[in-house]
Amino acid sequence: MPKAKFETIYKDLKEKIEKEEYTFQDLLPSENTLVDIYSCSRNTVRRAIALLAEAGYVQSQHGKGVRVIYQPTPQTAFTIGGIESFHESAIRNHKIPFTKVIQFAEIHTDNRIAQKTGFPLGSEIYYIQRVRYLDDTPLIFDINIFLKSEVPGLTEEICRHSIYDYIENTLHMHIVTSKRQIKVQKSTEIDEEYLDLTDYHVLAVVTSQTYNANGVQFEYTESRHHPDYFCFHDTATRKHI
Amino acid sequence: MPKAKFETIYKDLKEKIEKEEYTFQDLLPSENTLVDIYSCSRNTVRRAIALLAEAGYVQSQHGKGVRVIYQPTPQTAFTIGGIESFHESAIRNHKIPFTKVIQFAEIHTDNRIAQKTGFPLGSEIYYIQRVRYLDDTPLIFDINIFLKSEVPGLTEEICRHSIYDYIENTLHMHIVTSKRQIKVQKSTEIDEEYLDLTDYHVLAVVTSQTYNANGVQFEYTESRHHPDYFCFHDTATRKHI
DNA sequence: GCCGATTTGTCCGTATGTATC
DNA sequence: CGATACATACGGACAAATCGG
Repeated sequence: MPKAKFETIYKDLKEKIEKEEYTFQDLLPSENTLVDIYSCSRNTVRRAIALLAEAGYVQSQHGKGVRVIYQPTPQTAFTIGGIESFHESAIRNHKIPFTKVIQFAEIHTDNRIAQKTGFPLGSEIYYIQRVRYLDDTPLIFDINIFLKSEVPGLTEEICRHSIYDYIENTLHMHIVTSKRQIKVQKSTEIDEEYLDLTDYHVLAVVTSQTYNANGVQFEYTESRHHPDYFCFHDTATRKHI
Repeated sequence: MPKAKFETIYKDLKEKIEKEEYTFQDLLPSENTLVDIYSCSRNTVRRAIALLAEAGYVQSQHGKGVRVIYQPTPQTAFTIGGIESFHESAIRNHKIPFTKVIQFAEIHTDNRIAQKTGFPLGSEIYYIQRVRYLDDTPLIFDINIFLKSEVPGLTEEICRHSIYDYIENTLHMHIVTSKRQIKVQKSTEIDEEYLDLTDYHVLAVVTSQTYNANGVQFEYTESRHHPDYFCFHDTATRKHI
């Protein structure tokens, strides 16, 4: 729910672009015109435009205007991008998600896990393994490690549904920053057991470290994706600094 | 070269964080203190902080301060992220780049290419295939397609070095936005011929569509990465809109 | 639990610079 | 050249979160 004015304007313009009210290669109304439309200051309009640019919807051109560079994508594969839970992605892609919990353990970090996750040695953690299905096809083998001190009260039942939903709506913790890495790795026995990899023997592996609003890293996750259904997308802007 | 004040402040703070003058989990000086340090307005400080947050260096906390969440990474693999040319990445990773041009052709888009690239049917294009080496190891098979109208005068010689360098420093074109997609694909014969894939039969494929300052898509690129040396990283921030 | 100081978040109005047409 | 458009920067106001006394 946007309450800030600039978020409302962002959302409104974004919808207009998606509905092709402003279409590809059009110029948006000038900033001063938008000031009149939304009765706000130019700064506020500019914040909204900055968000649109970051999301790859528009591009500002000095002296000319703000050009729309959004083109509707042919919703095919299951795409990821941004910080999004599996459930959220599934809904956005119009698919039915299902989660099977393979392991749910409460343990302490040993040397290997501390190294890998960046959590202090000996921290209390939840160690979770899950298989994610979309329309009955196993897509992802997920390994989630949560700091128990930051995410208390996690249960196997919650893991069957959405952990992010629990974190945000029950614990009221704000997820802010996520650092991600994408690699290609050879499959392990456990990958082969749960994902139907056929003649592939590799996976796309997304590891992420997520920080909450207190700047504490509370999560380390390794998402091991079936190569056929892995599609990551993002929009980058060139910084001249 | 930063000339804008907020870019200078950004760069300065970034360097201080990288040199661990401000270290992980520290709070930066308050915005009002930074206003005094850099003798500028609070808005300007806040823009610099916004850039740092976007780059995953800091995270603001309402009522508390701005927390440093940067941790030095062990420069191991060849990492990509942001909009960066192969040459720039190589230098950042302290490696020696080498490029072999396999094909350099001036053709028109046919149906298949028009579909794939998003260029109009019949456009004049440069079609380029290159193999990228790092310290004598072939890492990437690159297919670049450039709109001739936007990138005139491209030669095989330029392709052996840096096309981006030519675009930005000779043509003075500004690269702004890039939309990327990462997938895993089975290798083709030509991949096997030029990359030493051993027992892998897949690659990490990064396709990107790049727009210049006029909002015109001038490039379509398919970078086919050897799985062992592929590492993509980024920092995402959760939007609550 | 309240209050006040500090800190970040949002928003406004204005001035000036610079690119495009 | 002037009009229009975006870019940068300043200063001020108030809101909201945090923390210490």
